Amino acid sequence: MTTNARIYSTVAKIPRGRVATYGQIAALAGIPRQARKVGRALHALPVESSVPWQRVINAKAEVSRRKRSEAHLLQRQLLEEEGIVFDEHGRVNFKRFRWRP
DNA sequence: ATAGTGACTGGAA
DNA sequence: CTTCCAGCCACTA
Repeated sequence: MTTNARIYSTVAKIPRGRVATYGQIAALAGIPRQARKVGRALHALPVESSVPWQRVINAKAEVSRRKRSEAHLLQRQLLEEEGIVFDEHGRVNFKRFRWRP
């Protein structure tokens, strides 16, 4: 089992309508303090993948902005479509939407 | 091989 | 609230 495979299977467990952070996924996947690796793994995901990559956001409870793409806009749209609410600062209320395995 | 960078984070200042 | 930094490491030029 590769590290990325574990990351993907962990992300796949996030239920619809809930979110998790990069650091949280890293810890659950057995690679604490390697949040960046989670970001890279998701970035490398093929578009047709069934992994719910949109449910992973940063520790500030906001959708991370990309340097060379507008994918974060799609991410936010997908999350809103499954019921996630963003406040006026573009943040999610962890009390209500954070996934607690 | 070296240096800069980035879907990151928790703690310190 | 903001900035800085160490930890972390694959990828790119």
